[in-house]
Amino acid sequence: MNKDHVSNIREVAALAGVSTATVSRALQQPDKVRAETRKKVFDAVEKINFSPNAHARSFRQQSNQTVILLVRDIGNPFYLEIYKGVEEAASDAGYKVLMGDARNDETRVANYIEMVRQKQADGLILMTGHFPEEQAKRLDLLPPIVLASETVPGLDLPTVKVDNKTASKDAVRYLIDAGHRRIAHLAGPLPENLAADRFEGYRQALAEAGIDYNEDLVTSGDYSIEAGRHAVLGMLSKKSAFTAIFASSDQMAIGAISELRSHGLAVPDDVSVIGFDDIIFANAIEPPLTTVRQPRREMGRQAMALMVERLNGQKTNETIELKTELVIRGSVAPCAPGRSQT
Amino acid sequence: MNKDHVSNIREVAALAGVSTATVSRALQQPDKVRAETRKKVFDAVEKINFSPNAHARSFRQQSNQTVILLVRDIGNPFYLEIYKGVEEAASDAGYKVLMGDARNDETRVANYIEMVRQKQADGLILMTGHFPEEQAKRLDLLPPIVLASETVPGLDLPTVKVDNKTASKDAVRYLIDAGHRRIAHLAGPLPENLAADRFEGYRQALAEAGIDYNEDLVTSGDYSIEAGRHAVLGMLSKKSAFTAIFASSDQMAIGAISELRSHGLAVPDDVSVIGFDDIIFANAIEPPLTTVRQPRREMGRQAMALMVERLNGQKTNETIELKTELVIRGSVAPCAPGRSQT
DNA sequence: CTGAAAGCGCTAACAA
DNA sequence: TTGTTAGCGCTTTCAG
Repeated sequence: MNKDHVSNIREVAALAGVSTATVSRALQQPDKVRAETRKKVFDAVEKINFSPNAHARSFRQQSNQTVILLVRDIGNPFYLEIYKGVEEAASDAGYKVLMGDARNDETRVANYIEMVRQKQADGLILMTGHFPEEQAKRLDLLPPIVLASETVPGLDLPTVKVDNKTASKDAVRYLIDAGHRRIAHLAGPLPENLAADRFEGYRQALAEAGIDYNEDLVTSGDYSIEAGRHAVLGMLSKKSAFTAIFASSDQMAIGAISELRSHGLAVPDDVSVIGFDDIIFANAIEPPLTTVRQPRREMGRQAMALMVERLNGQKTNETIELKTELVIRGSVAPCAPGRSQT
Repeated sequence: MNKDHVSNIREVAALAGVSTATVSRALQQPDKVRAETRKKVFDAVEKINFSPNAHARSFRQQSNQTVILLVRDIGNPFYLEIYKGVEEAASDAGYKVLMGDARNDETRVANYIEMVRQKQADGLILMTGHFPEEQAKRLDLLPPIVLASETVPGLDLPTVKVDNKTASKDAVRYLIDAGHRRIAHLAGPLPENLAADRFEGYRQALAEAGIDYNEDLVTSGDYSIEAGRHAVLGMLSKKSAFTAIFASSDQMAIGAISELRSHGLAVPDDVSVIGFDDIIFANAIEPPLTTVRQPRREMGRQAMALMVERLNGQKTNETIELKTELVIRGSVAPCAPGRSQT
């Protein structure tokens, strides 16, 4: 046997003394073949170490049973649990999952869309806040797309998300109830929908409590640790006074805490902090982070479930809204009335 | 135009008044076609919104320009930077990267190998400590495989790694130099090579300092935060005395610190801790973690570089060894001689 | 239950 | 420079 030689279905057929059609059937729908014949085929397969060529298969079926999970930034552990959920549901439905990294870069998103357009994958689960406008116009030419966590203006697609505005409002109200009035917000990349919703929740909570909105206390960032650091540094150097921070990602919260600390400010004694997501590190740091938990595994599972519906030809444009939960840990302390330190 | 209709190369050819071969050429090697012809083709492509069918293409070429990065546990942020490095190099070489999660599960590894065997991907970058024995015997039937970070006994393949034994020895010696004698080790999943090398470094450092090895101070885990917690809990409940911990992953170190803290033990005042990897959180927690930095981005890039060589038919079995660096931060404190607390 | 044969869309010889 | 043509390996009718 030639070293570079790869066996194909014809060799199996020849060896088993049957037709290629029978080999194919024996492999794909074993019950459609007589037991005896099946055995002959399996023996031949075994003997020459045959495994069907996936390219040919995909080509023939015009499907490779693969779905792409495109995330904003693969460096954010937030997505890992999502991936696991997607992968579980996908695996159950006979699909594989490929994870792509948009790196906060619109042209990279466009590249992935193009991949999907060329049918490199059967579907796309999108977790970026972007979608190239040009391609958005011809959605009908694209394979199924499902949105998870994020939404895109003007893109009417099946979606799994949480009620960001309410979650955010509840978190800020918790801070207010603890006596805080000067509450900073580390927002996501405005004006994206996701960031805007959380920002809106923040503003509403303030408004309802009769607290004036102060734009110096809001910084937009890309959800990374670095963005959290940078936001705090900015506020500190502008001497903006605040006693609490509501961050729209745990990573930003963690970056913020780290930066505060390096300026001699303690959490929660000097500044209280609330994050968003409840990534695994949130509960492992000091102080354990009070944060808005998103049901990420479930979000992934549901997104893939919607995808499977789409893949099976159903055309619902359902939006599933999952519950969040404010997880109280140790990063928020009461604020004495009248206190005002940076 | 039918809604479900997908255009193909023949329609483009017809519209442009050329042959399908010319269309293919115009798209793949534009300079092999006269400018005028090219324009006709592009116009036609534009008009019917044609994009070549990737399945057909892969089938014809028996390649889909995709490489799988199979990791032990996608939940560990360690792999994210690796992915980025791989992705960069892959992108330069015209490849895409798919990330798979072995979930510490050998049968899942086997499934991925089977995918690769069926040529779902052109190559596999393996970051698990496992390789199914059966499939290891027929390596010649598999597409190119490159090992990164981890090695597998009996698998002689191109590899990118660090010198784990030395790195580990240096870290432990740093602890010894700080006065520690009762040093615990949170090992990886023994007896895997990676875990064993780091364990061996730990033992050697102890031996050279004349410190007796105490097996109660060694716990094997899967590199996760949970494993770190669990290891500390185990030692504490067995009343094993130790003043320092050398963990073989930052996640385990972070889990350990968290668990220590919940038992009223402070880091580094009561227990010093060193991690391994230098994930992004290592520098964001309190205290900032002293750890062995692995050049992860570079590791990913080099792994993909080796992969490209393989893909291009070169058959080197090179092992590249990258440098680590002990990053001194705040999680190690001197240990007074004679002190002995848990 | 099995075989013959067509053909998925594209690319690469080869010929012109 | 362009066209003709022959498949790549598999699945799936359709006959038998």
